Amino acid sequence: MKKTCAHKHAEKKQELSSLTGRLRREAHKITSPRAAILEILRHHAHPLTNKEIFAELPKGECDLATIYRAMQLMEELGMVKRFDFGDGSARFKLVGEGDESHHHHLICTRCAEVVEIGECFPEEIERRIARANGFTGVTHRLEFFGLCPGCQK
Amino acid sequence: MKKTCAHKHAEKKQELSSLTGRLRREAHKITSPRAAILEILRHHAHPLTNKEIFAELPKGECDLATIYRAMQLMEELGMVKRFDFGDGSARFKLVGEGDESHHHHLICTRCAEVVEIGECFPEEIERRIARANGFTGVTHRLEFFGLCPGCQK
DNA sequence: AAATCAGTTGCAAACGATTTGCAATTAAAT
DNA sequence: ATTTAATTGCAAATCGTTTGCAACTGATTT
Repeated sequence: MKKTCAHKHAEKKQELSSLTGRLRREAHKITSPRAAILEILRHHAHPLTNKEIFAELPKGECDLATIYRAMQLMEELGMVKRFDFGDGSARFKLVGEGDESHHHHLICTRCAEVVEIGECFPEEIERRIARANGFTGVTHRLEFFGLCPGCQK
Repeated sequence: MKKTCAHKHAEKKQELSSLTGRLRREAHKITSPRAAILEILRHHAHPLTNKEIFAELPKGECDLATIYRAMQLMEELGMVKRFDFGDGSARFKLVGEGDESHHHHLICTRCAEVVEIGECFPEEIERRIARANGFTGVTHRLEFFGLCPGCQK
């Protein structure tokens, strides 16, 4: 199931200190559960579900509910980005300090492998659509689904 | 909340007979709950949640579970298309007999108004992405979100 | 029109993801 | 070391959706 797709990413793992700093900055505590969660997120390039995070955490390190609360908080602080692959559970990925990169994913419908798609097309079209319909603050959600090389029989 | 956005649709409401025919064709019964559900879908151009359908149904006409089952069946038969606007509940819309049109939506994040976007861009790009990553049977999900004219304060 | 049978339904219980109330803990400031 | 607001674990509660099952009903047959 789990597969590490070859990425040309610069793999710039964020310093833990930079992460905890962001929490501290907002008058939030750096608790052991949070540190553990950040440690896991730091080591994954692709979005993880709360359950997956929970599974990687040492035995009784932290409650599932705590993870849900942590992800919610960190999402508000802009530390993680939430993804919806349409399979019923949210996934989260760390967001770099200045890294506001907007990109999409190619997800294998069988093994759930995730490939990041660098580009983001709609950009210009999005503006046109917004204007044409009088909408403001328009954003979009775009994900691709298919069978990865390994899952094709 | 509910808003009827001016559409230039040809409003080709499908004949009930054509719909029930599709069910019958597959050895399925035209029950009163199903007829009622189809009647409601026939009158809505935009995807509805099962709860919304349930709400429009006369008092005790049909159980919520029955609607879930009906939508699941009709989705398999290709009679309805399922949409995921990311708000936690699925939405369904009737699909015309030959109508395989693939399109997207612009959804107001405040009042949930839905505007259909005729075009579908990624088409070509999708092929490129699939090839570039060795994926097959690639499809995509694209929805736009923003504030509709009426909800902008 | 009555009999027949597979497809359906209502209802309640089951589910999986996510949230929340609350008393007990704990990180961080004093 | 003290104080206090933030946080946690745990269990119960929500929500959308699914499912088991006995009773029911179209559609077909006789």
